[in-house]
Amino acid sequence: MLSERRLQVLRAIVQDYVGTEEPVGSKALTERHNLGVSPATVRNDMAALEDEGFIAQPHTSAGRIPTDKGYRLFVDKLAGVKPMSAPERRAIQNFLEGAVDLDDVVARTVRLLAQLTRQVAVVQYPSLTRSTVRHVELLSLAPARVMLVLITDTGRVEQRMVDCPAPFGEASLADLRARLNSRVAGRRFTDVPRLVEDLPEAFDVEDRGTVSAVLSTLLETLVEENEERLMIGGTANLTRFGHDFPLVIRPVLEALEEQVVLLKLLGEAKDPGMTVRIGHENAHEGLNSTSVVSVGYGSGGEAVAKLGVVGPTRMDYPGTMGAVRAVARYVGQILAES
Amino acid sequence: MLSERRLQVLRAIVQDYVGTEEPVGSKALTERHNLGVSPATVRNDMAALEDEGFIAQPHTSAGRIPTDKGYRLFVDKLAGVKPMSAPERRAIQNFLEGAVDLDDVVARTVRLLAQLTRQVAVVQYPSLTRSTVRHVELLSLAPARVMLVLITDTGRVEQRMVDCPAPFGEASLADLRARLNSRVAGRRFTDVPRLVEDLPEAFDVEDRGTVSAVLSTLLETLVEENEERLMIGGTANLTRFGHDFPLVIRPVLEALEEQVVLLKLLGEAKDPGMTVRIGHENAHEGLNSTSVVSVGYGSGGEAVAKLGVVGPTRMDYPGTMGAVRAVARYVGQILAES
DNA sequence: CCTGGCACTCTGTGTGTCCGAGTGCCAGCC
DNA sequence: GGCTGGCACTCGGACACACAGAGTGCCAGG
Repeated sequence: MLSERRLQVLRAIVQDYVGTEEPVGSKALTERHNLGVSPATVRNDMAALEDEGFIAQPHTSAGRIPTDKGYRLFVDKLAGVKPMSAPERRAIQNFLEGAVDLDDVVARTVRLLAQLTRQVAVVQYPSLTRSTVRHVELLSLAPARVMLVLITDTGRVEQRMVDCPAPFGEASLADLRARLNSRVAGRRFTDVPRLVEDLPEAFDVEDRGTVSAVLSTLLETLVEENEERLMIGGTANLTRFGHDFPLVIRPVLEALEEQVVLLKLLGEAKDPGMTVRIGHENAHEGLNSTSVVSVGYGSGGEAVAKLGVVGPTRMDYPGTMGAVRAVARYVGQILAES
Repeated sequence: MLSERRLQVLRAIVQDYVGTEEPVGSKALTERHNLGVSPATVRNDMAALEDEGFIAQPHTSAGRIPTDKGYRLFVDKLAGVKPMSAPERRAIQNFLEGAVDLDDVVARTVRLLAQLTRQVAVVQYPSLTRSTVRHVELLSLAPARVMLVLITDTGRVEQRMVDCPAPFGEASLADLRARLNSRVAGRRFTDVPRLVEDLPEAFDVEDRGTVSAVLSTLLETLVEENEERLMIGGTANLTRFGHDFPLVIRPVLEALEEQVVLLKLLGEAKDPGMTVRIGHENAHEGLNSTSVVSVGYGSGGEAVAKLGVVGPTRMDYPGTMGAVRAVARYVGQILAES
C-alpha cells in the first residue's frame, strides 16, 4: 500500500497537471504544496508512484503526468465531489425553470452543463421504458390508416402510423381509444403489455386485425429503446483539449455523432450514483483520451435517463462531478414539477 | 473586363488550390493546365488578377490563393454545378427511402450530405409556416387542462398545453375537435387564422373562454417560427479544415451550436435556387472563413425548408453544389411520397 | 528515512546558413 | 501590342548547432 504522503504527492500532481497542462516536476511540487519534505524525497515518491503505474514521464528528464490509473485512484480515494456554491445552485435552478417544454428542458440542460464544466455535455431524453403513459390518442387519417400518438408523463410525444388490415370505423376507433386509455393511462410502460393482452377479444371479429395492429405498434414504440434520443452541446470546448489537436479531436467528434455510441456510453454506467470512466476504461476507442462523467436523473426518485459530460482525461474531476450531480438533481426536480 | 485567358488562369488557380491546399505558382499552373502560354505570361495575368482583388499572396514570393471575391467570380461565371453520377443518385435515393419517419428522414439527410460533401451538413426541419394541417387533436388531461396536438402534412407533430379559464366537458371538447378539424384539415397554415376566427361564437358563453384559449395557442404554434428546429452533422469534417486549426474551428463550432445563427444563415438565402455565401459574405463573424451552400427543398414543388453545408471557403464548389442540389431534390420526393 | 549535492539527460528555443520556389521587371521577338 | 526568356531579388522552410533550464537518478551523510 502506498504511504499517506505518496498519495498526497499523487493528489498534488493531478491537481497541478490539471491546472497547468504541463508535466509537473518535484521542485515545483514542493513549492506549491507545502508537503514538508524536500524535492529529493518527492522524487523518490515519484519513482515509486511511477513503478506502480500511477504516473508517467513523457520523456526522460521531464516532469510527470498522471496515467489513467493515477486519475482513477485520485477520483476514488483522493478527491471528493466539490459541491456547487449557493449562488451557482440558484443560477442553475433559475435557468432551468425558464423552460417551456421537454425539448427546452433538455436543451437548457445541455447548455448549462457545457457552460458549467466547460466541456462537452450529453443529455439523454427521458427514457420511455421507465416512464408512464399519460395518454394514447388514435386518429383516423384514411379509412385504413390510423395514427397512433403516445404521450408520456415526461411530456414526450411519439407518433406512429398504423396500416390497418381492414377499414376501421370512427365508432370502433373511439371505442378502442376509450378502452385503451382506461387500461393504460397512468401505468408504467413495462406493465402495458399484460394490460392490453386480451383487448382484441372485446371487439368484433372483423376489427380484431386492426386492433392487434394498433396494439403491436404501441408495444413496439414502448420498447423501442434505440429510438432514444439525446442532445449534445459544448463541442466548441473541444478546442481547449490540448496541443496535439486534430488527432485527438477527430475521433471524439466522430464518436459524438454516433448516437449509438453515446447511448451505449451512458448506458454502460451501471452505478446508481455517479459514474466516471477514465481514458481507456471507455470501450469506444475514439474516446480513449477522454473521461466521461455521467449520472442518472429523473422525475421523482427514480432515474429515467442519464446525462453527463465528455472531456479530456486531464479534467477537474471534483468540480465536474459537482456540476453534473447538481444539474441532474435540478433537472429531476423540474421534470417532477411539470 | 478581364480577358478570357485571365479568367482561365483564375479558374485554374481555384481548382489547384482547392486540390492541394497550397498557394499555387505560375510555373506549376502552366505545367498542370495546358494554357498554351509561358509562366511569365501567367505571372502578368496573376499580377492583374491581384490588382483586381481576385487573388492574393500570403507573403511575397509565395504562390497565389483566391480571395473571397475570386471564389465569387469562380462560382458565378467560371464553374457550373457538377451533376451527380447515376450510381450516386441511386445511392442517395436508396439511402433516403429507408427512412421510417420525419426525424429519420432528416437524420439520414444530414448523414448523407455530410458524407457526400465531406463537410458539415445542416438540415432544417420542414417549416410549419408553409405546410398544411393534417389534423388537430385535443385531449383533456385534467378538468381545466387541454393538450393540443398539431399534426402537419410533413409528419411533424407539435404539442402544447392549454390552461382553460373554466372547466371544459368532454362533449364540448369533442365538438370543438370536430369543428376545428372540419375547418382546418388540409388547409395551409397561413389560411388558418381567418378560418377559425368566428369559431368561439358557435359555443356556449361559458365555454368561449376555453375555445379562445385553445385557438390562440394553435395560432401561436403555427406562427412560432423560432421554434424551427434543425439538425447538423459531419462536424468531424471540420478537422480537415486546415493547419491553423483551433483558431478557425472554434468560432465555427460555436456558431453551429447557435440554432438561431444557423436558422438566420439558411433564412438569409433568398434566392429560390441555390445560394452560395462565401467567406465574409456571411453575416456571422465566426463563419468568415467558411462558405455556406444552401438550397430550399420541399414536398411538392414548393420549398418548405432549407438545407445546406458549411465548409472552408476553399471547397469544391461545383461538387458541393451538385451534391446539395441532388440531396434536396430527393428529400423533396421522399417527403411528397410519405 | 530524509536531505543536499552532483552529474547527466533531455527538450525547447534561438541563431545562422542555405536552398528553392516564386516573383517582378526588362529587353527582345513575333 | 502582347508574349517570352532571362535575371536579380525576396522570403519562408529546413537543417544544424549551441545553450539554457528543468528535471531526473543516485549517492553519501545526517
